[in-house]
Amino acid sequence: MPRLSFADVDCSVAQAAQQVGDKWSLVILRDAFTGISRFDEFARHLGVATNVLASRLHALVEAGILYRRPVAGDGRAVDYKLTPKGFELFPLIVFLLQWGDRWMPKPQGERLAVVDRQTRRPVRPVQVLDADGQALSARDTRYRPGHGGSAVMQQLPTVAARRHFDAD
Amino acid sequence: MPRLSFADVDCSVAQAAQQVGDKWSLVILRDAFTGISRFDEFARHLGVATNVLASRLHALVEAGILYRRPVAGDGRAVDYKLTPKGFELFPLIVFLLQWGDRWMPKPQGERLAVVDRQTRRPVRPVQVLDADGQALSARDTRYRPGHGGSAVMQQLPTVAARRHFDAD
DNA sequence: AACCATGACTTGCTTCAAGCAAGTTAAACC
DNA sequence: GGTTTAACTTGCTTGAAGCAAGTCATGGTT
Repeated sequence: MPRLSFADVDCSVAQAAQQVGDKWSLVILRDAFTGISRFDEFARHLGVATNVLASRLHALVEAGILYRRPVAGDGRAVDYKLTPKGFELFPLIVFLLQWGDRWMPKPQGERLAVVDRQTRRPVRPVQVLDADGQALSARDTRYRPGHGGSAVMQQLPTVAARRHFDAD
Repeated sequence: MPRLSFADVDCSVAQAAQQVGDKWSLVILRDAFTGISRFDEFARHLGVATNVLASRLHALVEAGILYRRPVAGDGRAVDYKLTPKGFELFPLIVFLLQWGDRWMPKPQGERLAVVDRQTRRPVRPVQVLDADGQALSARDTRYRPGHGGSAVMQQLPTVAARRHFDAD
């Protein structure tokens, strides 16, 4: 639970960071994508304190990323599963996995690969693509206010004007 | 600075989350991608306390995501710029921007779009693609230990075995 | 040369969240 | 009906986030 809330800040990145930008939420989501859905499973697998886990799960439910549902047939058990909003965080988790493998490799090499369920072939690196499907780096893009872009975001320097990436 | 370190945990997602998985780091990176590189610029634009900013910048430099370089010609000024490792976080920032826009839209609509610098066309949504370039959802994939995958990760339930996404 | 301004921080203090251990409650199992 | 299991909560301690103010070297101005 962060002190200063970004909730009213008019920037999508900040708002997204507010909801998923913390260590525990990210690993909870990782586990959710591997099929873990029960309080105890999360607790054991993550080694997180149960009060912290409870507060994180509540926050994720509040944010509409997970939903909480009692398990039919067992009055005690509760499932925490991904909503559509949470489900669409898949690229985020895959990206972190790939980036972590690439830049913080362990001696034994790649630890876990995401593969196509049918073909068993690894997925491509998660990238930013242009309208034609060509990969773009940060150098190849600029930011532009959308329709109704706010004053706050328009204060951002435009990338093209500063050419900061080429200026090293 | 998190209490419990994930640094020795054998999971790329956890290790990546350790380095970029917090609110301030993410918005610092967002600003870095828009060309901001100076301590004061970050401080003013983010509204972050300077001691917190200093500790975050140091952590990002420690992690090899930013590098710190005195500005030639001004003995006071220092630039914090993206290293190659940090530069490759671009898809992460773009994804958060898109996901935030999609799931937490503001009345005035899309706030900031990432466009191809040449064509001015918006980039595609960041997705997970298979080897042929087809988009995959979490349902279409499974995780497989890479060469030398560790015991820890092999404890994860396999997605295929549990069919948790279809079991709702 | 003296003065103020700027840039990049650090220090001290307060508040709140993370983390640990233990306890609670209700349902299930035996 | 006693034990186990599942999902938490409570109390307490430690540490990080946040605010305000101060430091210190450089650079620009008169």
